[in-house]
Amino acid sequence: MARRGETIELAVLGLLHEGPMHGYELRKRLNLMLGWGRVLSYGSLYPTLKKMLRAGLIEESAPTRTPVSRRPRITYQVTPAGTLEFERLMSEVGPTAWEDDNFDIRFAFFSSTDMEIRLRVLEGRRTRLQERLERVQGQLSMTQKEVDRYAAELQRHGVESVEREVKWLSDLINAERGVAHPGPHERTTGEQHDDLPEDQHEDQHVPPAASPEVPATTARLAGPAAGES
Amino acid sequence: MARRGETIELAVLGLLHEGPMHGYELRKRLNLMLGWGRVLSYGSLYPTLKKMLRAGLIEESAPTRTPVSRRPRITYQVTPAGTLEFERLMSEVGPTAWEDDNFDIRFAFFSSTDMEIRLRVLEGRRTRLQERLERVQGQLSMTQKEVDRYAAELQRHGVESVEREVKWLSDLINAERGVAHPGPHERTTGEQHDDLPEDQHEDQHVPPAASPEVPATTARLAGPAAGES
DNA sequence: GGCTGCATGTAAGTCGTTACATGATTTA
DNA sequence: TAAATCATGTAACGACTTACATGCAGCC
Repeated sequence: MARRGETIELAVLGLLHEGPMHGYELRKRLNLMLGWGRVLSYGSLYPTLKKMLRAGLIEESAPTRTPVSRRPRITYQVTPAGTLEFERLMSEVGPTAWEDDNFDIRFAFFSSTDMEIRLRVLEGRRTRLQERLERVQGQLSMTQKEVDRYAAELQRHGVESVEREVKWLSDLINAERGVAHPGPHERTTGEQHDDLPEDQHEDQHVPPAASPEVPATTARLAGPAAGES
Repeated sequence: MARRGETIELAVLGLLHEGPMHGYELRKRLNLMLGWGRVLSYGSLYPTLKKMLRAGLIEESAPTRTPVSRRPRITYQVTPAGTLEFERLMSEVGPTAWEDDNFDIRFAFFSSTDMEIRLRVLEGRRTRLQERLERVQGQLSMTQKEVDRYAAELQRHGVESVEREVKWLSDLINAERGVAHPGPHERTTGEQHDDLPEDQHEDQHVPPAASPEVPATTARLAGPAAGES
């Protein structure tokens, strides 16, 4: 149960919550969303859509009357059952949630869960990465002798990347907790001050600007936990 | 031809060039080598070994007389044909060489090729990553409106990671070219000066120390292109 | 009148993992 | 003597990808 492959399902459900979409568009959005490496193929997406249709998680919506009648395309939307399933998947806090392949898509839809879940997933992933680091560094110190220059450089770069990822997660965790920064200033919550008078037309998503001492990620995602539906 | 799956084959051939090994050990070394995410399973390794044995790329070596007779374990070593195949694979400069899954293992054995190949692979990979960046950033600027905070942060982090990777590759390319640094000093090749009188017992691998202005990667891998067999 | 982009699908194949099965050897 | 680690394998399955097949629509 729930090994992988629910990844696509989750992604589809999440994307369809932003409005009805057809397969082709879904694929484009998906590739953009987690396009780092993998590019989802039609041979993978369409069967999944069929499966989800049969399972009653999604349904065909009225044949979207775009101005001119384009080629008949099948537009899908989520059913109540689909919404339920989405929420169930997003509430998972076990290892599946922070596995390499699952984490990204989960994170992308983080706005749909509450802070508690988010924290657990973020911390779970961080712990996982730290375990990896320790394991590799442990073995590294043992065999450190006869390593090739390039192999060593690859190793070093790998460690550095994971360390950076851990840092990123830590910043996110702090941001979730509302910890602006651990500095002396004691800024508990983000009150927006009106320098940087950027456009504030409809900013559901744009977090309030923060002072420059605050770590970048915190500055971007902090604020009074807005974003819940 | 040569899609993937030659990845394991290449890795095995490369590792066995450091001396005979049995499956179990091979797996450990492999997991350590490219253990960032994937952990190679036995169900994958052993059949590959059998296949390579049948293909004549490797052969069982004399049952390694370790002091006490352990459980009978099959130790493999490369055949001349295997060496040839290894060299052929390492000489590939096409896309297969810089694909996500292949690049790492290729890089780990870079010492076995000459600079020309290394440069082509490094540049190929860099170009590939830059294409990805451009594509994503292009699409990003188009749809930049209605993006969720978390989705946006994921995007940002992804871009940053890839940019960092590109930087890493650029440093490596410069190091290959013998470019110490683009500064005013005009240090063409690395002559080692005798401050830092560390142990120099058998340093096939340890590059000479360089001045602190030199980018880290360059400092680590530069030097008079030693390492070829 | 052909090419490119939109749009949907299917069949076959690849690559690898999980889970299972087995057994020796060292260590607590 | 039980557990962990070493060591080798196989069968079944999973999750994709590739390659193929089809067809409309707009542009040059």
